[in-house]
Amino acid sequence: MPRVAAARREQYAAGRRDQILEAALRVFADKGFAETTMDEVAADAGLAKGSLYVYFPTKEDLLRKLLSRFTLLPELPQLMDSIREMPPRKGIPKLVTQIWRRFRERRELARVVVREIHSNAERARIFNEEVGLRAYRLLADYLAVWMKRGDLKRADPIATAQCLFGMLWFFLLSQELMSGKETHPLSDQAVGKVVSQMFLAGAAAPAQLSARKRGR
Amino acid sequence: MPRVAAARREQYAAGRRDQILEAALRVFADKGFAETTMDEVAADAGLAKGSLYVYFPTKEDLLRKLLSRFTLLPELPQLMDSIREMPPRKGIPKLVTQIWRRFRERRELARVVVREIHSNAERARIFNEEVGLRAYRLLADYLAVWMKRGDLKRADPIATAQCLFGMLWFFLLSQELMSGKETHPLSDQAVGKVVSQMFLAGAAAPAQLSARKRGR
Amino acid sequence: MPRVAAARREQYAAGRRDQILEAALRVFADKGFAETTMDEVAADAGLAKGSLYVYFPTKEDLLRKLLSRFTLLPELPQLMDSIREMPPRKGIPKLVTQIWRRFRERRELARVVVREIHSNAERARIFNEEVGLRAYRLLADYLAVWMKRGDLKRADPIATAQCLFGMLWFFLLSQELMSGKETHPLSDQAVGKVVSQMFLAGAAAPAQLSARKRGR
Amino acid sequence: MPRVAAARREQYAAGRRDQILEAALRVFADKGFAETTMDEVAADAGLAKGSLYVYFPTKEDLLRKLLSRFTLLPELPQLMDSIREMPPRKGIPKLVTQIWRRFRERRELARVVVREIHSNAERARIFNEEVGLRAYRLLADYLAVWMKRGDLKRADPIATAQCLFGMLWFFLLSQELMSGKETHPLSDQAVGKVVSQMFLAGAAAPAQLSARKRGR
DNA sequence: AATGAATGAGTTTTCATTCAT
DNA sequence: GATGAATGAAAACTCATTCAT
Repeated sequence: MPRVAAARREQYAAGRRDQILEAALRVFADKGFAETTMDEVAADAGLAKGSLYVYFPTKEDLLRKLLSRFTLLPELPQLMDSIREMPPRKGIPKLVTQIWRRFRERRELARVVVREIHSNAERARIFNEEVGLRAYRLLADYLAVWMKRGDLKRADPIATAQCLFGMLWFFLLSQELMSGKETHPLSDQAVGKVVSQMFLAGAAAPAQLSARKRGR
Repeated sequence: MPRVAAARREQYAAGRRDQILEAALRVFADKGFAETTMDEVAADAGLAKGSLYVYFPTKEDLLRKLLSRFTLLPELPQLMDSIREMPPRKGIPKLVTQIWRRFRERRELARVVVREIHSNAERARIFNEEVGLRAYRLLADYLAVWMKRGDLKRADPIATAQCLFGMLWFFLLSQELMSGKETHPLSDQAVGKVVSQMFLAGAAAPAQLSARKRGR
Repeated sequence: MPRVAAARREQYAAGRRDQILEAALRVFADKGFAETTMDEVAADAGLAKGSLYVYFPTKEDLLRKLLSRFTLLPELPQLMDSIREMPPRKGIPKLVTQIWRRFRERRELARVVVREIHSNAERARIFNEEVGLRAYRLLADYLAVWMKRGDLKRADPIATAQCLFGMLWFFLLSQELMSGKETHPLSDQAVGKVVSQMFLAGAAAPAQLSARKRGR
Repeated sequence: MPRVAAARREQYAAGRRDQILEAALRVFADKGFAETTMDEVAADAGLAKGSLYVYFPTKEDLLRKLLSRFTLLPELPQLMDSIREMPPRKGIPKLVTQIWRRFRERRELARVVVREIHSNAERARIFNEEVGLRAYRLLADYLAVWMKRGDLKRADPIATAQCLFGMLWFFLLSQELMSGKETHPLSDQAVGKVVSQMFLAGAAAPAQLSARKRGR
């Protein structure tokens, strides 16, 4: 077999896989995994039902691939790089704003994640390790640096990072996925501000505060 | 029909309902609602499948009753009463410790809630209004009081409350429901401390800080 | 649970199982296992498709149970007992006649057996051990006795038994299952006679022949 | 079109057809016709699935061609010729040995034949007439000659022939296709001997026996 | 009230066949 | 001719719900 043809074929197959995964994301987000039939996925993807099975051996496999392919924050590494040299007082608000924007854009995926991850212990474990832990570590590395430099209180950096993600995740759940917008709407600015303030003032070293005070 | 007999019968029926709901909670937490069969619920409850239908007309109804019967924080009102007169510096750590203990005790219910709430937009809305909003308001009332008294920064009290719940909820998810205990274990004290500190320092009015400083 | 009720229920279930197995035998014999749908089995049994799955977990299991439940010669042990004391010259013709009658009565089962046994190595092994070998041994025991007594030539009794079954099985295949009746019909008497003669004269000890001769 | 090119093309196509038929024989023998997919045939043949359909319009057609192309005993006519002039006492053991060798060599085909022939009444009829009956007649002709010459008992020559094929066929089934080799193994010599003896002594004219006796 | 056998609509999965390249 | 992606009809299997006992 000529290598070129094989490569082209693989490229084509990858496109198909994406097409199916995107359709699956839409319909799973809408109705939930168990409540969605393969017919519906196929219809949304514009393919015949049988074609799904050419690319994914089972429905469960389709979900698994979906959860591992679409990451909630694929650009987190770059984001962290871009604020690496900023002190938290400037970096955290920027980070919070960016993460919040991405979370909102991907609320459909978030809906699938929040639902499916907890229906199966194995799925939850994989997600925690492959997605969660990585994100915590990226942020924790940044925090650890600024803890050393004295801009942040010394504390468990992973746990501190989880506080930040926790607040943002919770606002995503309540505002975007649970009709919180109707009962207590918050603008993007408001979310960014409340989270940044809560995190920053909390993590800021008292030394700095007094320093500023003294500086008056 | 003698009233006594009717009352006894109702008591008996209530017992049966509980028996079934508890079984449902166990198996739904383990495998998820859609992946669990009524046979499994019946087996766990020690009843015949048909008996479930004597007490709950449909499987969906069983879930609904489950979600409304078992509340994640039924004792929140009393909890708030007990700290009403404590300033945040003392009240918040106590509150955090208590909520965290309840969350952990009810992680099975949490697993069901987190999953099922998002599989249906209507359910999510109802949950947000009947459970979420009530909890936020209870805490927000407390926060508003102490904002007025100058112990806390003035800010949206609902959003501020959501920050606290957000952190606790996220630690519940990651530590208890997603094998976070294996990848980055945190003791109950550690969770309580990191959340209280983050919240308190973040929400504390600068005035108080300076006041305390001045007072020295 | 009262033991009586459980026993009665088991009896009832056994009846259902038989009902389904008999239907399966009919339709499998007619169209072959792979070509038959569970709908057809259900229709023939007068039950709903789902009911089949109450009693047999898979289609393959239904076939397996069918092959091991319906034996081609369940009465072979009694048959062998009934001729135990007859010398082969009298016993073999009787045996041949009886086996042939049973074979013909059960040609539907034979058709299923002959088809399905060879489509799967595991099935074939099980059948050989559970059905074939047992039958060979029963006949071989009888033959071994009369070999010792000098009425039959000394030879491998199992192989000798297989010769007898081989001839009868082949006549069953060709006469009953392959329209041999149209191309070269043989009466039951003719089959019995040719097989008995072939077997007897072949297995008869030369000593006996000469003895008979001498006796003239 | 030049005749040469057409001939070359046909030769090429014939090669392809063989390639596919041989692959089909292997996989059908292994898993049975219905349980085998065209993908598996293609993979075994080293071709793409679509290519099979260039040469065989349907899967069923592939089976038909397979059954008619590969005969179990294509060399039976020559074999009969070679023993024509031998008396049964010499000819039958030679014939038995030769048939047994061929049967064993083609046990894969036998496995397919034995299974597929019985899954359809029409197929069974055709096979009986085109393969079975021809074989019986070839042997029966030989037997009839030696019956006339007094070396064999007078009897239905077709039925007598079927006895011989029956025994050999049955040993093929049990030894080669049903793991009989594990439960009661027989050497080629043993099979040849037991079948020849059974047939010969059984078919030998008593007159000859007494003649031989007398002759001593 | 309690049971569990029976049901059948609904779902996943398979795979022979087609056809554009 | 050769390919293999796409198809969709058909089949196995599931399970919430019903109902006679």
